[in-house]
Amino acid sequence: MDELDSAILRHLQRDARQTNRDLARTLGIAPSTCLERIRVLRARKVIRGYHADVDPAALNRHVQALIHFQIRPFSRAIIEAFKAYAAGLPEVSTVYVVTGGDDMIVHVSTPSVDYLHGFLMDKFTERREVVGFRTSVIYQHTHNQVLEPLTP
Amino acid sequence: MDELDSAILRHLQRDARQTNRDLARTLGIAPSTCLERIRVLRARKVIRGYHADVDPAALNRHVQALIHFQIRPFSRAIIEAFKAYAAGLPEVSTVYVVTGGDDMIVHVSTPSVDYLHGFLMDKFTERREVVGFRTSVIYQHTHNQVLEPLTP
DNA sequence: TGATCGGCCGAATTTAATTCGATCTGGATG
DNA sequence: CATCCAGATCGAATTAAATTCGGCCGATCA
Repeated sequence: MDELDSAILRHLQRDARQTNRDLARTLGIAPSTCLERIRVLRARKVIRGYHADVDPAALNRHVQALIHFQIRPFSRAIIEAFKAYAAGLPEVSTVYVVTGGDDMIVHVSTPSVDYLHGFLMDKFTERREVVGFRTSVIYQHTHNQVLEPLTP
Repeated sequence: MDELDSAILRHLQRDARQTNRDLARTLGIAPSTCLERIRVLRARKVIRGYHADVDPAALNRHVQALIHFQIRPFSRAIIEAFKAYAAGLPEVSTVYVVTGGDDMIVHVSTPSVDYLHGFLMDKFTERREVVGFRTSVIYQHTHNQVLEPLTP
């Protein structure tokens, strides 16, 4: 992980579909060198994949929310099961298992507020391990696509 | 946005670097047709970009957390300013502006718990608009890379 | 100093992206 | 019901990129 690797990661986080030639030219190295570096980064699982970023609105997901769950009893099996259940719902994009007042925070995106309400009622209120949840509707969210290495 | 567009989005969300030829063959269409569909999806901003997914641990980000902020006074200008400030910090990957008990939720990733503590003390406690914040350390998080269109 | 190794380079080859004219399809219209 | 039209699709030809691989360079160590 030298400066060249960092630069490659920086550029591929920003635009994963630029050609290897362009990237190599930007970095001032040969295309074959660049290709080999990327191959190693993938083999080492530093690069986990390449994903298209799709506008949620185009997928009829106009309302997003964070749902804060309290789960009881708090055991590994229960947490794992609930996490798997939530992650399998098509409305759910991210599941966080966390410390603090809540046990799990789930990011969902739905067509409308009505849909969100029905979704929460149908999918979560009946589950025994859910002793409570709170909904935070998301007004805005900004995502930092490019993460730099941090120095300790 | 017919079924073919949805299929293209599904495949590009999963793997944005498969070749156009492979994608076309998977979908049973000509490469030129597939290319044109993708061109239109990009022009319509349905596809917003392509990003490499990099392992945070490889960037020395071993500890992640969600920070829940309460901001006062609660005005557009204050919220916007704080959002811009938070989003500009390299440790921050996502900023959510939300309804509910908290005003903003910020996803951060840092090298260690010590770093996280110092970061929070240095970057947030001194800001006047921050009247309080709570930290939820993230034990696990699963991300659903492929979002399907929802029917209302 | 000389040997060795790992990484880098660049030319050659293979493969893919892109372009564009021809063809097809489905819907509107007389 | 036949015709027309517009938009989408196709496939061959061209352009450009990915990939391979043998050789070179520079750092390291005996």
